[in-house]
Amino acid sequence: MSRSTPEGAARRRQHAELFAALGDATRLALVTTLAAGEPRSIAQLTAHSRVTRQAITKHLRVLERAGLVHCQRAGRESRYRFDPQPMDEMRAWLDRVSAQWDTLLARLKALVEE
Amino acid sequence: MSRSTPEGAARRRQHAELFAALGDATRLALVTTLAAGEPRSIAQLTAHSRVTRQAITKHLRVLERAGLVHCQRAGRESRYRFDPQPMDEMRAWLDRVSAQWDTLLARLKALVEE
DNA sequence: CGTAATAGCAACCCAATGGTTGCATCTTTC
DNA sequence: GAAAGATGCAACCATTGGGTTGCTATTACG
Repeated sequence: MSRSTPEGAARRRQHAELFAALGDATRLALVTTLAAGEPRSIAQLTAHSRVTRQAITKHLRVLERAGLVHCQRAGRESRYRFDPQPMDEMRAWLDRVSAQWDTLLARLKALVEE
Repeated sequence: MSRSTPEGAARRRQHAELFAALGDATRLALVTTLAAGEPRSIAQLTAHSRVTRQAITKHLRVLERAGLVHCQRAGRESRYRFDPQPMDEMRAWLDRVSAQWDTLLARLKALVEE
């Protein structure tokens, strides 16, 4: 029953950082943009936004630390591309927790109908 | 190309709030606990944590505003129970974005092999 | 070569957040 | 009815976070 082992806590922190990376409207927009198109430079990503280039840069750094995007310098511009793997991890987590919930409901229902 | 309509922005803010709710290790632990067991009181949830009851209370309020848990007063205690629906929404969002990414890759591959 | 474009760095600001402590309120139970 | 249990509320604190401005460095291009 949620014996919080140290490793478990570390994993949880990792997952939390992942979710937190998507916990901002601007970053969410960046991710959708990058997932829907080819790699884009910071200037390009800033063009469609209402905030400063610096703000976008900070957000991209957060996304990069979470592994959701990767940066590659190309000439005078930094191209950011999407990486789907962390989102797969998130989905796996959501699935695990939902499954827990479902089995719990099933057990309770069985108890009632017994 | 990410024509950010006002409604789209509103939806994005909603989603961001959802993800942000899971963007904290303590809240993540609370959600897993509640999804794995029956409704629990604040005192019970605090018992297995290293932070104060007040901190847990605040976290539960955040989770409630995101719709991830619901509270019901029972006598002198407040019982919180898990609600799986918002997590389904998150999964749907992740699926949509991943699908976008996959179709993009497919299109690019087709272009190369053309 | 000079100029414009792209980006990085640093300092700063303000609001939100996670956390605490202290006290009041309402149930339960003896 | 009084004491113990479980919460709620409010104030407060330190840190983080989103955002900006100003300045510098590198790259592309006429």
